[in-house]
Amino acid sequence: MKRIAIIDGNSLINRAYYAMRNPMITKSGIFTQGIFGFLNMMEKIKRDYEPEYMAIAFDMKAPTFRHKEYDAYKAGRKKMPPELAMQIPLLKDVLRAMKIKEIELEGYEADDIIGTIAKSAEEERLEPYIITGDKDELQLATDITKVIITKKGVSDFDIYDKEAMIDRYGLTPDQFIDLKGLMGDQSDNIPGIPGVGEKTATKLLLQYGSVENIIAKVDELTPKGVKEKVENNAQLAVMSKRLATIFTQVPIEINFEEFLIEEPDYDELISIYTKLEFNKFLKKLKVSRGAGVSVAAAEAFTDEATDMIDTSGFKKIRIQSKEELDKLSLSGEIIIKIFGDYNHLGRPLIEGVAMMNESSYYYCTNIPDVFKWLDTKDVSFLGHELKRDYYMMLCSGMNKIESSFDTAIAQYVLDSGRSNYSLAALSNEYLHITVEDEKDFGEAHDQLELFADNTAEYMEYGFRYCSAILNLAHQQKVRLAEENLEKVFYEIEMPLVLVMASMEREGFKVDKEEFVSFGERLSSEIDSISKRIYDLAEESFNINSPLQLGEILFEKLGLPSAKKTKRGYSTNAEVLEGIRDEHSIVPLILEYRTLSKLKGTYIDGMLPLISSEDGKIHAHFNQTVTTTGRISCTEPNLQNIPIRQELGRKLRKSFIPNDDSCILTGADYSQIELRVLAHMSGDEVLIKAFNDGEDIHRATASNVLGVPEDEITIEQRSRAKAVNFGVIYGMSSFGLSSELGITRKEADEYIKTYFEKHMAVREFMDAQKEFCKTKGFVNTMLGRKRYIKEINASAYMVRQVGERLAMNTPIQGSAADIIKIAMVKIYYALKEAGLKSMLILQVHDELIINTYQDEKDEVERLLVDNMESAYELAVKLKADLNEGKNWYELK
DNA sequence: GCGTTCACGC
DNA sequence: GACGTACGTGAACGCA
Repeated sequence: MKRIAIIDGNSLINRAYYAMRNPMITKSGIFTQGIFGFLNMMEKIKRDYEPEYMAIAFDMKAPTFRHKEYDAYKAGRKKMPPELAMQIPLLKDVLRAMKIKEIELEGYEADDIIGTIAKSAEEERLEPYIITGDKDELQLATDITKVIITKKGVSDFDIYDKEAMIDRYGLTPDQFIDLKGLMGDQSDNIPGIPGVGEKTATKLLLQYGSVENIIAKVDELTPKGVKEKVENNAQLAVMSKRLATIFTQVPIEINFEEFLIEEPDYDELISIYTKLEFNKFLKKLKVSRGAGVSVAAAEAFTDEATDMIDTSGFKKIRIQSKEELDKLSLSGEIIIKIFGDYNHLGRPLIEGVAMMNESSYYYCTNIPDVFKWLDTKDVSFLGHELKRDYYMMLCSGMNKIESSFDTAIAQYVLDSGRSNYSLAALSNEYLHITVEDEKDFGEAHDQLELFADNTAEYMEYGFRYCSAILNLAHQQKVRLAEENLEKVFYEIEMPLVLVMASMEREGFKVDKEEFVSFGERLSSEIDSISKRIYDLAEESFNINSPLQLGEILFEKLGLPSAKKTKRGYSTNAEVLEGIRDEHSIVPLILEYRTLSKLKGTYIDGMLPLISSEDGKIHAHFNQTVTTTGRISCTEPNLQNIPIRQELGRKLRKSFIPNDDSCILTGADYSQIELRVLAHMSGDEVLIKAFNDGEDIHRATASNVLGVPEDEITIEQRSRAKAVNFGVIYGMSSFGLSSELGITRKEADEYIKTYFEKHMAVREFMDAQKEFCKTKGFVNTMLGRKRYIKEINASAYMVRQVGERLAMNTPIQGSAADIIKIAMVKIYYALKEAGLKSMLILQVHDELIINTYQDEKDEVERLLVDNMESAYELAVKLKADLNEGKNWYELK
């Protein structure tokens, strides 16, 4: 018997949507997980049941005959979330490309259509398989028709025919309708008999067979309560049954020829899958290429294939000696991959260097030679995560490093929102090929064969790695141009890669003894505070556990609790400050928190990161982490060393210059984000205040309050400062009121006046939001892009977040652009001037240079000048200079 | 291993 | 009336 799969489209996409745990959203903001899950389910049905025919029925928005009969039908049903609703037209596009017939008819629900088709199919001697998530459709099961109900997840199904129904429920499919007539259905708002649930209904049906018979024999019914209920609501039961009955005579013309499964329109399907970023399905399409792809589609694949650079004819050469190297002539752009351990505690160990150009591939194992040789060549590097390669080159004494293209950085510029920039992921997405992650490859080959020679494997892997980079870069170059990202990429990010590597290589010297002794002082202080806390609590407990601490404070000691978290009482600093005077244990807890943070994160966390080789910390600087364009720093994070509190700030005394011949020079931008705001918004008041060299917070206070500047109080200035911060972050009155400890009304008033005095700022913010809403992204001054999918979310909260991001990102991101430009200029200025002083740290608006005393004047001038001239704004960019024998003194 | 809570920076 | 300042990193806990 030939099979026909009849799918309940709405029901299945609904199930699929909720079954997928994580939302899937394309870069352009299309929600796709419903479609994705649906297609997976459909694939599974095709695989498991091999139907020859397929039809998909959809509900229509219009009311059905059931609504006409019963006004409240399906009233109160939860609406489909808009993120899902907007996927249905896209799903239909996919189905059309697959040439799968979809059916819908005004006035009827999908299950009526399904019932009608199933019945007609049986008459045509086909075997219907109904696929749905809706148990109501079980009534359609017969000896021939199977009903498949999706369970949890996307791949788990239950299958029922008539017999299976009786086994499982003790009721025939027809009686299933009666069941609903009696017990009703909450989700469809079908009443049933009030007070009769599944248990009673089943019992009655087993005894009497049908609603009609139950009503006819109402006098026999026991117990009395049930009898009364049925008596009083007989009509309701009959109507409910009628509502629950699927109508199998829908006036549609059925031509089973149209339901035959055929070859899809591959071109169309490829284009839709690409748009939806369904790489998994794209790959599958490619696999099925041999199995009868249309001519046009075959051409599409050929196009893609020619898009890939054919590396099959490449010469692969292994280089082991200096003589072999000297015979090579290499110039221009070369692809490079250095296999090494990227060690930041000592000298990195390097396994081999893979290089590729237009025609050849080389793998070198004579390590010191190859770097010396490379340093003399006129080449620029194309690679993936070049910072790693550069770090190892710098450690190997190379001096002349020129960048051409980094595929990880390129992807970051194309989409700063993603979290995975591995070559494995990108090759998968762009090239539909698999390239092992370096880490996985290393683990497989280094650990298993610790003493074996695995050069051949590395050489082959290097070839695959370089080929992938070549092909990837080829495609990314086009996209960078299309999306106007070339300036940010080629002028800012690419030159910066070497600067980042250099800062890592240089490192920041620390006074380890001083560090350790500071740690010891903290330890003894922590011990004594702990004891006092335990005394006051009259028991010892884990102070580090918010759970245990909450119990002690708010239950045992009965202190007033302010806020709750998911697990229990909130014990954060804000809450504790609020009850500081309620009990002497509270200030001790706060003190304990401060000290143990310093000890744990900064002392103990940092000690193992000090290199025994040079006594320096070589932190990792990351160029592809933040969504706004900022740099981030790890292992350790030198961008969050304490400064605001004196005790923590003392840590900075342990960060020192390389040696006695050096000092530290630092400079930080003064109010760079507000200056950027002044420039981008063109707000004359802000611009004037900056150009007149005024104290910006005082000026804001004076302006907003209408009070002369010299009469502004400290309180008024600090409020204005908070407002200025708020503006940058996309302020809300709630945020401001809690920041300042004023009421929401007062905060509202303040914001209102602020925007009245700075109308250009308001217009700028509105323009950012509007732009983002239509385009899906915002830009920085230099054209950096950030996609913000939240901007059009249906949930208020999410959308609010989106709007704040749209307001903040252009400001924060432009400031990030500017300091990056400055870093590149400074790096090359130092180099060209032949100075030994080097950039060693960036903290968002601040740069630090390890400065040789005899270069001091030149470095200071060069640092400040390049920072201030990095980019021309409507206001002056101001950088404040500092110097000292340690980081603490840079203030 | 992973999410939560906390705390540090700009 | 909700929700309630951007961007990060890291430690410890406690559940699995």
